[in-house]
Amino acid sequence: MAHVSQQLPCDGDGVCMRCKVTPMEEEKLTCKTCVTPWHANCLSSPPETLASTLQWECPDCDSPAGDLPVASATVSSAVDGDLIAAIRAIESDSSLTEQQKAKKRQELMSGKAHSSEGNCSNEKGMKDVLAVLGGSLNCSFCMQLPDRPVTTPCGHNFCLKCFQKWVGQGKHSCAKCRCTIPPKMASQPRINSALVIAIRMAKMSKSNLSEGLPKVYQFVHNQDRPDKAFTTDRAQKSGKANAACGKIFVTIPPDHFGPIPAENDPERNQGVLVGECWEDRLECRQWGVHFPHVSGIAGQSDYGAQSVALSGGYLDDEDHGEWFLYTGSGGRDLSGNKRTNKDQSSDQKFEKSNKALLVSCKKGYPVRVVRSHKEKRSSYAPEKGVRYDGVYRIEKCWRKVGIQGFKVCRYLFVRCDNEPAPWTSDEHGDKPRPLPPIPELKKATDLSERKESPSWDFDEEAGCWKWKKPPPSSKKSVATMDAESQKSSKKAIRRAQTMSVKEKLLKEFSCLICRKVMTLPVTTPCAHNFCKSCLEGAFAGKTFVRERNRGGRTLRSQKNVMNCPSCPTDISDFLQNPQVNRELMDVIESLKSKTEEKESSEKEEDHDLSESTETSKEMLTSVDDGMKNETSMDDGMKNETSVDDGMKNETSLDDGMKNKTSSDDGMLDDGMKNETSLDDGMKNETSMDDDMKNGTSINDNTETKGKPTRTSKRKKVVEKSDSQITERTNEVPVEKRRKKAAGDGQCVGVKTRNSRKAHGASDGNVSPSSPLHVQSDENLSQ
DNA sequence: GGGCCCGCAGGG
DNA sequence: CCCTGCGGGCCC
Repeated sequence: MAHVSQQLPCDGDGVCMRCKVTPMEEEKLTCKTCVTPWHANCLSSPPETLASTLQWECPDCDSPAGDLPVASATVSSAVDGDLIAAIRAIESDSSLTEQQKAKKRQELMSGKAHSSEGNCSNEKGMKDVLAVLGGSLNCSFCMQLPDRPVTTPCGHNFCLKCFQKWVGQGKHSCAKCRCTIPPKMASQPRINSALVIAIRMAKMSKSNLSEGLPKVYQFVHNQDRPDKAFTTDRAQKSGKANAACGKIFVTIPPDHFGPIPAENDPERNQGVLVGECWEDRLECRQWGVHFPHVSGIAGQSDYGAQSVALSGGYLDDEDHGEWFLYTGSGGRDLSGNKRTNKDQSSDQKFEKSNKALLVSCKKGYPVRVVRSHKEKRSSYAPEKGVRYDGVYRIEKCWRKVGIQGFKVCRYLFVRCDNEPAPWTSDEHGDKPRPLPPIPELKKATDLSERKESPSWDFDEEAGCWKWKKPPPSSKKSVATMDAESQKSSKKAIRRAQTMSVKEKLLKEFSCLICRKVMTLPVTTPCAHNFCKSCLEGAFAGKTFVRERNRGGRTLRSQKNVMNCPSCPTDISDFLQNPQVNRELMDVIESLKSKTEEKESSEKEEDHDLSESTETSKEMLTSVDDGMKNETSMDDGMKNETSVDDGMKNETSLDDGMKNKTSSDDGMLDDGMKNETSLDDGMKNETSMDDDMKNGTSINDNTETKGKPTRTSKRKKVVEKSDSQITERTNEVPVEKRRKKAAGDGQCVGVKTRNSRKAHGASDGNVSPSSPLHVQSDENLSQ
């Protein structure tokens, strides 16, 4: 794409990219929006007055569609402009090591530069963190700490929304350095979750010093989970494909509404926290978050729906994080022994599960939401597994003609949880927000909204969401465990949880290759963080292109595919010139040094980490708190505190904190600030894609030969021993199971109790070579 | 990556 | 009892 205007800013070294000279300070103009310096003499229409200089917007930002959220603080932009120059000076000082540079940058940021921004606390360490965060990490568009941070391959961090808006205006270069943004990153930006946590930690250290457990610790990883056992021999043969459910670890009935509180979590006493992840739906089920195994909706038509899963099963779904549009179930032809089928072939109606959702809408019940990695079109979906994202309310239900041409039930879900969503760097939960505009409502039929006051609502006084009316009384009983299995699952869980919180924290900032805290972190376009050296090492010796010769003839060289060490994305382009995410690096350095400080002072006092004192005001106190919480599970008192602390957190934040947050809450933005234009733009784009896809695949008619008969069968329950349960937790060998599995493999063909017509035959050709599939440990780096 | 199977759990 | 279902493993 040729630049029509030939207007170019200064590059990273301050050299004008147009005339190639380094302009004097007074010849430089800093864009109020993207903070990029420009050479005034090379502008086709430079500002005429001094006042307009202060408010100057560069040609890139000053586009007709330019409705970027612009910070009101132009002064601080100017300050940052100087800062950037100073930082560049440090960067270009070759006499310094990277560590020294980081330190210098920190000093710079915590020094005079920010004294104009009101008085932060005088406590030195904290100031460092904040200065680093507030200074270098700010999103260049809105000048705030990035909410839902995304990272460009050139190592610059922005809010997802600001980034999308920028891209939506047709910009394909980084707003900070003008490096090209790869198309995939532009169309499918991914949240940089390490940064989410970094920002939250730093905010926590500022506003929440003496309060309890920061929410940051709620990120529990898969490997912390105990494994489940299979209940049937058949299930064992095919791994989890046909597994029976494992134990339910929480003591809620299957028709429990709302979050799962600590009192129903006898194992950990912390309840299910937002951001918890599981390997798959079965595991998610074990923690009571979403019970159905396959179905996306958990609910009863005359009672309400308790939870939904967003897994990309329906094309009409639209995910905006704090709100989303969900599609009902049904209208599909599941004959032929299918469990799912992407093709819609009849209209959906408000019955069964769809009606259950309708009830939850009318009553204003909280509905738990899990997102699955299978939802590929959403920026908010987890990368792998299933994640609990908190509770939402269904504000409206209607029907519309779906993408596939048949009527679908539609639901507007809006988040209403007391804990922050996993993708936001906000450290507090939701506030009531205005409903987003839904263009498709114009064509909606059967619209229903809530008439009565909602059962689950925001309590202004308490500053949190709570039951305003008693939750519907359960019609079901709690799954109970016998004493023996309770004991064993407890054991398994405890073992899984002995990882200290500090380890967990470090893990958040750890390189996905060396597993140590990153040095020189780089962020791939697919949002994975590595040490620069590790990443480069992983591809050492590989060339970007493959030369091909055949019989003396030189063929066209081929590009080598280089997959991200953490996911299948081809990152060969990124690897050509991976840029250190300096902003993230600064944060890590800062957190690290504080951890070390704290540690050494701790050693002098007391070695027992579980006996932390509550007095220290440093953020590392909270590390200890967390650790206590996690490791001393069997103390009598333990963590009723965690809930209280959580609450305290919320309220104190509300009190203490700023008005900024209320004005830039996601949805307010959508509703008030024309953010919709972008959203709609994006929406249209994707739905157009869908239309196109649809056009080519819709008549993929599946033959519906005979009526499929699926006779239900008695299940065979096999007692599983405890050893079997523990076996899979980690390093334990698996040879025993192989044997058993192999034995089962033989009778596969015989076992067809279903009178499935077309499929009996295929059962026979199960390959004898592979009857045993042994579950691999999820956690080894792939 | 797509298609095909099919155990299982829950609703009605 | 029958039907449904935003899974998961395997084969190609």
